[in-house]
Amino acid sequence: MLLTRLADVSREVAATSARSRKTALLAELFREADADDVPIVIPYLAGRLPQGRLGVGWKVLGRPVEPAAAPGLTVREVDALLTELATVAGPGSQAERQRLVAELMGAATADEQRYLLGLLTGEVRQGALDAVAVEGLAEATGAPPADVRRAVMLAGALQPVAQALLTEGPPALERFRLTVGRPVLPMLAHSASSVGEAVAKLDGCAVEEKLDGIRVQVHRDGDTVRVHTRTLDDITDRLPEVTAAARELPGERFILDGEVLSFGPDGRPRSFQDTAGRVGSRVDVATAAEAVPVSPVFFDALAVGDRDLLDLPFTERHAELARLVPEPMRVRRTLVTGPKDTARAEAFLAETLARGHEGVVVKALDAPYSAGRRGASWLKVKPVHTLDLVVLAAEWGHGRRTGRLSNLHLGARGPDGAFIMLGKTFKGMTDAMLAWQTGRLRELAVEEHGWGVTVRPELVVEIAYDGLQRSTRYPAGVTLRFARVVRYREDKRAEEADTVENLLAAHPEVHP
DNA sequence: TTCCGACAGTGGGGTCGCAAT
DNA sequence: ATTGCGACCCCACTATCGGAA
Repeated sequence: MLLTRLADVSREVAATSARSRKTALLAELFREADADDVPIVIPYLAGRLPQGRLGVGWKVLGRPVEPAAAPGLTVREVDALLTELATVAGPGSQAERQRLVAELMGAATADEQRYLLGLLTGEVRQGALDAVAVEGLAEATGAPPADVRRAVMLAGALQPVAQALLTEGPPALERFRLTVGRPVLPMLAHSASSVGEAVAKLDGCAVEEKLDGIRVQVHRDGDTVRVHTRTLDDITDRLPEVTAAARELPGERFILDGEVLSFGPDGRPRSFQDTAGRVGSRVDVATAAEAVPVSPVFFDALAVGDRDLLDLPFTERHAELARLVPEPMRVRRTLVTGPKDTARAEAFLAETLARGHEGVVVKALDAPYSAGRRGASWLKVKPVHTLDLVVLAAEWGHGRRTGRLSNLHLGARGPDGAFIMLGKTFKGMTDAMLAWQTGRLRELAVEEHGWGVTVRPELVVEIAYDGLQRSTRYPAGVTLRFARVVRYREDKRAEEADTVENLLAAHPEVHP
């Protein structure tokens, strides 16, 4: 199959807003693909590369290459070149990557170059990724969409399911069952603004600690233990403590879901930054483990022995978990029967925060494990802080925000009245706010740059954030975690904005 | 007809590892 | 030794479509 065909379809998919039409376009192409092209075409149309990330970013891709006059590249040729690109390493590799990218781009037409650029940067912007590809696959093969979706969750990836379906038809879906040793996409949680709201929605729930670490799925089959992240990367080798802990448990075969984090000598959790740094260390794991030891804390069981627990209610899965995993290696929890029990749930949240944790997750007791979904039956509740900050600059947006000033640079008042930048945010704005702030910030602009504008520090904006963290990037030595816009405060003057001093006082546990 | 669940998009900061300087 | 880049952790929020109620 020719690359130009994919580029055309991608453009058409991007041009239509109807999801049903996107699905139909993908389905049509899936039907056309040869068996040999399927392993390439499927991920491409879902906006990803079969090789994963290739170590090329904007630095390499930014250099313009004269496009070919006529399309001729096949998807298999592209794939072969990208496979080569993925294996380049060692001294001189950057130049070699540059050369390979130039070779590829030089063989592509302008349209194909645009499409390749999207694939290589992971920004195809066609309004269709895995979920729409799954629908398209179902439509192309006549398999029930729900069955295809489930198979993808259990396989942890679209590609093997697509391959089996397109070559063997719907009966092939039978093969994709929960298997110890093969990671499945984890269930995710929605947010709720308060424990009361969460408890009212679920009616009969467990309230569990939300630990601020790295999500892990641990598979044990006899002596073999594998540890996977939320995106199913294998991090077993970085976490010897987790392997050891899994081997200690009184079960030969299981799949557990949990969080890995580090506790300090005082028994309190270390900051997310410390835990993440440890988990990210690959080279000298022994030294890293000595400085920052980690522990797994589990909250769900997906399989025990030969039993697949996914469709059981949480109550029953938890009973299995409790049989297998002793108390300190399980998250703390309390049971709540309904809205009248809210006070107890709130008390549990307060205790959890006092112990230094992030918040709680409220989980419906009757809900199955919805692998790969952001199920409505798990609701996380975290305390939210707010500040009134001053907009110092704004950056031009991309994609659907092109032409709008989007990413705001935020400052607090310093001791001498000057404004000190604390970070940026692009989150929380409606389209109306984007339009309004673009006009208002242009009025306040003192300097235009390629990336955006710097403005007179006059506009006050209320910002919500989850906490402070250390920063080497910003002058106060701290930055806001997950900052988002709540509303503009035109009733406030910049001189009334919050100060760095007050911010630091509000988070005494963070040392800049 | 209205409501709501699921998706895609828009990027944020930190940290690590690697290659280049 | 230091710097720049890319990958991959953590993540919030809005707009939109289309099926459910």
